[in-house]
Amino acid sequence: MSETTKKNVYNPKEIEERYYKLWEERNYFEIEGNKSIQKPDKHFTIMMPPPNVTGRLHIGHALTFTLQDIIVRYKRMDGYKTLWQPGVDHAGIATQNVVEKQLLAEGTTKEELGREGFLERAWLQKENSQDAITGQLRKLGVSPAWSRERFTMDEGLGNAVKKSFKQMYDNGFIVRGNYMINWCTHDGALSDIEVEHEDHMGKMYHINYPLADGSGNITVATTRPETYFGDTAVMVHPDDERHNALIGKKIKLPLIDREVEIIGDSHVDMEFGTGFVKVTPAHDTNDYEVGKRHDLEFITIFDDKGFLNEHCGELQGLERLESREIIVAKLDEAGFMVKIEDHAHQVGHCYRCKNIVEPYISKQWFVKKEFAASAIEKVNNGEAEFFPSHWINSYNAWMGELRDWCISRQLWWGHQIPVFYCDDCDHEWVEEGDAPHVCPKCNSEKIHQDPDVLDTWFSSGLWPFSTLGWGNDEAFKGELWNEDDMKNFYPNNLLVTGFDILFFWVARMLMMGENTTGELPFKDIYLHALVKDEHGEKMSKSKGNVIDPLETIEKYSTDALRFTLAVLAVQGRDIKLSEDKLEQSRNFTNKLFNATNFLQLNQEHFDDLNPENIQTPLGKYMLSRFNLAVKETRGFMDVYRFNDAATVLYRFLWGEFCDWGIELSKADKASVAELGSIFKASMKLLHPFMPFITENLYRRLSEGELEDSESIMVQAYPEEAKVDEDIIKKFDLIMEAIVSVRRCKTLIDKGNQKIEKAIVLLSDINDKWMMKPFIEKLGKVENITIQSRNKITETILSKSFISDISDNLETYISTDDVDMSAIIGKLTKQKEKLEKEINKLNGMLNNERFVANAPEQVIVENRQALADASEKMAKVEGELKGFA
RNA sequence: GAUCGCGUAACUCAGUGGUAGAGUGUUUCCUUGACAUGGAAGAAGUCGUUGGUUCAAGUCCAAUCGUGAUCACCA
Repeated sequence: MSETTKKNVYNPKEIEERYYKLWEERNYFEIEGNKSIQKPDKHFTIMMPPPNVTGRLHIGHALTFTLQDIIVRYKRMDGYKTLWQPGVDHAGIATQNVVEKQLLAEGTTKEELGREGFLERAWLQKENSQDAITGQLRKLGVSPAWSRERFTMDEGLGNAVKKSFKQMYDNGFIVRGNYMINWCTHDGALSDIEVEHEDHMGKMYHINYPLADGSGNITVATTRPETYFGDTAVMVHPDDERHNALIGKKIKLPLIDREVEIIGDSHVDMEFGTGFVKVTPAHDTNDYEVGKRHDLEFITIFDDKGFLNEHCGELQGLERLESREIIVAKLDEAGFMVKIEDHAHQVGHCYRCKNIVEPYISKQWFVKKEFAASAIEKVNNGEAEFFPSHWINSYNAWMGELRDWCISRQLWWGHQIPVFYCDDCDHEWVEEGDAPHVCPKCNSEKIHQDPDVLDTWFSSGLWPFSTLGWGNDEAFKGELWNEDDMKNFYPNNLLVTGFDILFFWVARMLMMGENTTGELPFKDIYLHALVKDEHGEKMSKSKGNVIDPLETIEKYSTDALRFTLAVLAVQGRDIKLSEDKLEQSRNFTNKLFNATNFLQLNQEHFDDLNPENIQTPLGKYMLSRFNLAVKETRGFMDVYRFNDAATVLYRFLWGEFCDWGIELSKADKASVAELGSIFKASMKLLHPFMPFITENLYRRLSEGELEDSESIMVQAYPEEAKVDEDIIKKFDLIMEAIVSVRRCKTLIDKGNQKIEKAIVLLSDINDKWMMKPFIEKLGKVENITIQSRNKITETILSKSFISDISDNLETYISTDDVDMSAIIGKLTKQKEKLEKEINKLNGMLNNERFVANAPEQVIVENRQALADASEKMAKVEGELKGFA
């Protein structure tokens, strides 16, 4: 039989698309989607981290959106007016790079298209990518309020950016100035965290600088010889007795003969290198500080594209990275190169294009680090809480060492900085409304806007409230947001995202939210780990270990993928995703599917759960187990322990409901109707994790199709209810008896067969008439005798019985009626075989010549084999003795 | 260098001071009327190491070893 035509196998494909479409059409995802079960004044807000409009979803997105959807569906079913805000991010550098590559492939460039033409292409990319991404999100079964979908560059959010920029500018938190910044010759200015430092095996070049008075040479060591054109000093440690006498003297830079002074500065590490350090204030962060301290000249030696300039003599016009070899060769030729050693160090790369980043002096816009102060304080006062809690350490460490945040970017794609300059009177002002035509100070029409755009994270930082209408003016009001959104949905309740963007995004939202609205933007911050492959390796295209969420859905179903991600989402631990785990979840869906099949063998439809209608002992038992599962699931959900909640559901549904509930119901048909109701309620409990199959099975067990009934997703989430400890105790005993009987039967090789009689001894036999049929049915015994412990012992001892003794009871099976000869025969045969084996091995190992000549490994193996055989022998003999 | 994780069964991992747990794998058995993507019964653990706190430690504290991540660095 082929895969697809197999009987009794759950087929998710036909329902997923159909259900999703219905849910969305009925507006279930919207803030009033659960209106019929909404409780007064209960709101729940969570912002979707907007995916970049650069491409497709990866497995990390699947994780983060699955976890968010689980919480959102839970809260929605629990009666909260729920807003899960969707949207996408314009992702300045990343998107611009994608579009540039497209243009390159078409044989053109952004310069040829011009700014406006280029932006048209970028908008096209945005449209295509947004369609792809939201389509993929729908396949994941997630339930954000699609009608409110935003884009970080839509008109309303653009207004919010201008408004908050002005606010920050007016408050002195945004300034413009010449700073030493991180410069990518491809992407322009970067903030500190957009630079990735990577280990690099480079060289340490020792270069002679001749003293200007001709009295000799000093030797400096550098990893970047090409920067010597920008040297404006050489420094030594003032306490360095080897060299400090030279302070105040001058040296002549090789080849270009420019003279610079030897200065003393305690920044120098006397232990390292030669003790002489070349100082290049315009191209090194430390040297920049030294330069300021000593009032040195700042010589910039290459332009913003990285080409050497007039300060570099005959090397002018070369690209900075290409120039190194040439300079080294020339210095060597002229006799200035002393030696070149291998040297491991760290080199900064652009996080988007991997280009080597340069420290570079440039005039840019900055957010002052003081902007973070109140957000640091409030988070530490407990006004926001991290899950797992240890992330507050990283937050504090980073926020505490914050430097001014460079927010201007030399890009075209993004929010253009709302600052205008007057070409006539040099007036500079921020415009939060429409673009002005004249200078407000001198009325000149010769004005221009700053050509740069803002760092993407500036607008993302406003996301928790700009999407609620803050600063939007009238744009999309009543359409994408409502008047009272800020009141109802701000601060947000929860943020879920990967720990890798704690600094990029979370920290920025906290400081921008705090300063802009006076409140932290959210209460709980759940940071999940990254999805790795089954060996714990990071996924990457080059390694070929990427797991594609859509392929996975195709193979295992959306529910299986979601459940797998949830069950692996342990706080603070990487998620190692593997086919094995996905298979396990798929098997789980199949188990649920077949449980439904079983229930429907008995009756077609079942009532929704009403505890008062649960009357049979088994029904009451399963209800109590269900109530326990409700309590645990809710408890774990409330502290974002997705793995624990998922495990509880798995254990309850498979280990308790199917393995025991269904099996026991075969001995009590009257309980099946009750189990059906409990199963339907369990589908509600599981729904946030596996939305599709739960809807499907719930539907099958109820009257009517989804097309003409209310979805499971807007029904009340099961509430905690009383657990009947007494009935649990009774069934624990029943199950213990069944296991004991089965164990006993295994001893006589009748594990799977029905036997005539067995005796179970208990201390309390009050409920024996209730217990009897269950034990008989599941233990496969025609007639179970349940007796009080003290009475029967003597009778049993007088006959031949085998026994099993467990914590609370004893089971006896007579061997009189059983043909023991077969078992004894089997065991005897086994015994003989083992005897032969042991004799053979003993013979070999006692043979001196064997021990002396055989390879060590063979001897070890034989010894082990002997030990194993002896152990088995002891067991077999023990069993035979029992039958004697 | 600083900070933060992690170390528990063969593997992947839960474990919230109170008798060591799950899934997978493994051994034996079972096509038993929901399910072989299944069922039954088992075997399997010096909880990294050493100290300490406690009536009680896998759990709390200290040290140490191994391992990973993040941040910061020396030209």
